[in-house]
Amino acid sequence: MSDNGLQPVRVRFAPSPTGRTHLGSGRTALYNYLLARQTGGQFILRIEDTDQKRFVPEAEQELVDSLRWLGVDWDEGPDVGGPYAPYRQSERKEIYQQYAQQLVHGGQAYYCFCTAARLAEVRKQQQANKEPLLYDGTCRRLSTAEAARRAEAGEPHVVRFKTPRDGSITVSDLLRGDITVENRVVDDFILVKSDGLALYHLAAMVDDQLMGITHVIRGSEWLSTFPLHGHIIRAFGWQEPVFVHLSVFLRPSGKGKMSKRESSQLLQDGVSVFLKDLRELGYLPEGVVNWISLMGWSYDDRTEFFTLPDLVEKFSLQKLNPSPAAINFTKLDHFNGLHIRSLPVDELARRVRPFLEGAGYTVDDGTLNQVTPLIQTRIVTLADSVAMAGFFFEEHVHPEPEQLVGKKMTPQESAQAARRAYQVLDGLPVIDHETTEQPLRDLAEEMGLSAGQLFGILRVAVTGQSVSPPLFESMAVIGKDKVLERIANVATLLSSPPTA
RNA sequence: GCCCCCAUCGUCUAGCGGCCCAGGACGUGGCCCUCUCAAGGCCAAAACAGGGGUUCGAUUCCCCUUGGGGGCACCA
Repeated sequence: MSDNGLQPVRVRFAPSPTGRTHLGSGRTALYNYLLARQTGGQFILRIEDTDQKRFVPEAEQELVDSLRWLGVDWDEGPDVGGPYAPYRQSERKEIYQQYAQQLVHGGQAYYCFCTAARLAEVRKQQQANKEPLLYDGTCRRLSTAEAARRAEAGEPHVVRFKTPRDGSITVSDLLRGDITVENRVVDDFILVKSDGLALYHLAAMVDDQLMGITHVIRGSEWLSTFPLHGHIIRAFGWQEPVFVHLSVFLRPSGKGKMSKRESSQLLQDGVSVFLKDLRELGYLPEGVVNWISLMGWSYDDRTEFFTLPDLVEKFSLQKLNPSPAAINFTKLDHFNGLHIRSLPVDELARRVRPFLEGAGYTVDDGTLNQVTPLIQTRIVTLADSVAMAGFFFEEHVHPEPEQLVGKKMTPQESAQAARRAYQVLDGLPVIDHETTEQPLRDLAEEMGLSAGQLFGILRVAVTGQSVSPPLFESMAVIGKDKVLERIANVATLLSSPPTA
């Protein structure tokens, strides 16, 4: 197979705007994008909005925003136009009708006048008899003349594909090889609904053909209707694109697919399968891209850190894995941390800023630039910066008195330690790591305390929290005046013990 | 009920007949470093679903069973 690149491909991502943009969509779009960029081909975004009943107005915007956020952009699409416009299927109704007519005239499709009620009845019967649930072929037996007359008379009808009764069809998936299915289990599927709009099966095949798509990379939920698609393409006598069906994502336990309900409940645990949520949770697009790229694809037996440009270079259809993959959010945290640490400090500062501001802090550049390197190895998401470093932007901190008590120390001893530390620091011209650490270590030793005991008290006093960036660097950022003020406060806080 | 797909550590995976008493990563446990928390370094435990074949030789090829997933809509 020479699909790995040399020939420029034309690929597409064709979602339906019926809901939120999911990880699976992100991955499908990503792989398509990677192949297009790698080969110097084109990536097309096509909106499959042929079902007005399930249409969600905001869905397309969320999709576009989410994909762009990931760094995936397209050469042709509803918002950017292109030579094969329109790229919204609802605007291509006539095109599909024309092709449906072609099949009807060629005897490869027929009008069906059966009502939904009758079809439901037939299905019920089949279910009871434990038969395959297929259309019973009533209208297939109509003469073309009669069918035409009834349609002419305005009788509501759909267009069905006339699947061959005998034999079988073999379609080929790049990852799975040939898939052969008996024609008798392939339904006379509806191509055009009674409202005149095409169904996915016809619309997608027509558009892929018209838009010159060379590789169809889509979710494996299409595998079961793949034979039908093969029939449609062959009925038209078209050249078949290469088909690649991606594995599905399973819930973290690996048992089954995630339900809608589970998906929305995830957010309570600080994770989500929706791209937009991940962004708001403080995940980096780099982290998410790296993570999803490796769900169903691999490069070799050791490399796992990839940026988008890396992936453009290294992605390969041949290394795709057809088995289902469980979503592993702890691995997302790992990749996100990796990418946070690999970001230049100023870039990280730029990205952290909105999260700090979103938490209500007024963020000045000077402080932010000093703080960012201190938290870079300590945060997993950008949102973690709030808990880790919010106090830097606070005028006053409010430590819990009991936290100010050093390990294995009494409140009185702790207050005394703070008083002594105050004296030491007050005598220093500047407070930074170099000038501060040794004098305080000496103080600890003099008082018979471990460095950890003394530093722990000071950490809580100065930062207001027991987990913080390194003490001396933090004090340097906060500045001598505020540091002294906060340490002076220790005695006050400890002299009025909390009601025990 | 019918059709299709999938099957290596808990999870993501490498492996395309001998290099594998199976390699990497996440997570987990331990140690080191250390002012907290991280980051970083080192070490450890942890898998070829089961049964038949094919072969001198199967994780790798074939079949069956089992398990998992998808579909059987005037949804995509």
